[in-house]
Amino acid sequence: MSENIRVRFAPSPTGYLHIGGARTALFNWLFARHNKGTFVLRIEDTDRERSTDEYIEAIIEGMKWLGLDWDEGPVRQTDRFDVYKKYVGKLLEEGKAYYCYCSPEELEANRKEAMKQGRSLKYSGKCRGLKEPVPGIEPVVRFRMPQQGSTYVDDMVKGHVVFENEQLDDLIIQRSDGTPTYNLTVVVDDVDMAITHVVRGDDHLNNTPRQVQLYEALGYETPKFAHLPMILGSDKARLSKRHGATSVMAYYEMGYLPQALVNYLVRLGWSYGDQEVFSMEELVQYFSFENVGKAAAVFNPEKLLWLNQQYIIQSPNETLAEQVIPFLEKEQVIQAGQQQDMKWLAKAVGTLRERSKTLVEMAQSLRYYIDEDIEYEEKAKNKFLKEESRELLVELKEGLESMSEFTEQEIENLFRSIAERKEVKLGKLAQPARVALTGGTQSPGIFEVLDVMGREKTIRRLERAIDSI
RNA sequence: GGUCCCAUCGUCUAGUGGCCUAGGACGUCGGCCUCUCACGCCGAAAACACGGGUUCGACUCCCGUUGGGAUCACCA
Repeated sequence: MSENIRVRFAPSPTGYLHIGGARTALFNWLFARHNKGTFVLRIEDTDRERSTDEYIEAIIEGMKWLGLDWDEGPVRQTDRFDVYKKYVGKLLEEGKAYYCYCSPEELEANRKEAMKQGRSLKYSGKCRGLKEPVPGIEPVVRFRMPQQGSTYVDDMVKGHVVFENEQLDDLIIQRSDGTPTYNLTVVVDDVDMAITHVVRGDDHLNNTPRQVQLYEALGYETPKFAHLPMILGSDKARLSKRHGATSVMAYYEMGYLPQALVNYLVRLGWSYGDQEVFSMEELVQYFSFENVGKAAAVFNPEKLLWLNQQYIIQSPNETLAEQVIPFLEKEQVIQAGQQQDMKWLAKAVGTLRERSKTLVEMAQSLRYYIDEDIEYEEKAKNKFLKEESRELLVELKEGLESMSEFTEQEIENLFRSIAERKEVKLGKLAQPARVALTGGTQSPGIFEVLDVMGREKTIRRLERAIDSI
């Protein structure tokens, strides 16, 4: 690969960081890191009506959470209006751009008419040859698009794409209020920032020939392009809110690990043989546009959930304990800011790791270890906390009281010896105990549960269960 | 409608002319393990959109059809 690769992620702050944008950012980041290049964050906020500082913050927050760090920026386009002005002036001077006095209403009417007649919706070129300004109207500036020949786009994922120039219309590069538009700013900035590879969604593919013409008019070499296929919802329409959560941070709130989301996103469109689970290091090492597919991909929440569980299973207990705390606070299992016994929490988390698909689930399960009082599930209570289990629970309680060492192994020995003595299967004792301790019929292994819960709390709960029978 | 892109199991994908009796993963179904639930393990069903070429030979190359998507703003 060539030296000094420079890429950018250029979101428009008109919304939070969503799944599609995150994947674009991720592919840029991976390409930069793989090639030891530079990753620039640029905020495309020329639409002052819809851009907000809150969204800029939200995008940054999302990228940080995913672990996508950038080397330069964030650069805001609104800080660079004088630069764009200069380039527009240059194009105007060289006759490569011209003033257009057509009103938005007029243009809209033309488009409607063209649509009705089934023609292309291209601008008529009415003001192309105008020599004198039209008084009383603040004009826009249009780029004089070549009308002969073809424009070639050599794309790293789509291959060679050809556009006939006669299909391209004279796009507006400066609004009547003097602000520049996207197609101009994107080219100027990519030139100014020495971007070598433009990696973005393939919804931009149709804009690319126009931008290529702009590069040429400005006298610059075009960068390489990589247009990534879209992410679709289950109905194959472009992914949107009605398909469920699309905000990256919504996945944080639902208890997903950032690495799991990254891993899932990268596999939408990219593959490395049959491998499904990747570390960040592997991703950086293996990433290449050669393995990026051309077809749009459907977002599949079930597979993401599975991956999240895989990452939870692989995570060290101590890390998970740290990560689950905000969720314990949110579920009001613990109080915010309260000091925690992290060693104990890590142990508790260890018993839940293999049965939690998200941190939210984990926090909810942790409740029965932490709360002083538990609620019995109605069905569980009726089935297991009844007369025939009473004596077993009493025996268990007494056994625990007289146990010298309260260890998982000793607990197991006690359970088994009671079951044997009473000539019942282990489950006859374990299930009532489980309900007594956790309130439900599903939990980690009963010996671990006792071990984590500790002798005092265990005995208190057994007493309460016995009394309730 | 014009232009552009795309097309392998329900979904994500492997496959770059013979290795394909089309592989893996999620999900689904069945089984094993077992104190419950999970995890794990074993197994099953499940796809090359269609039609023409090219070739000794096409999932792979070409053309067309069909289907899907994107785009056509003084948004980005």
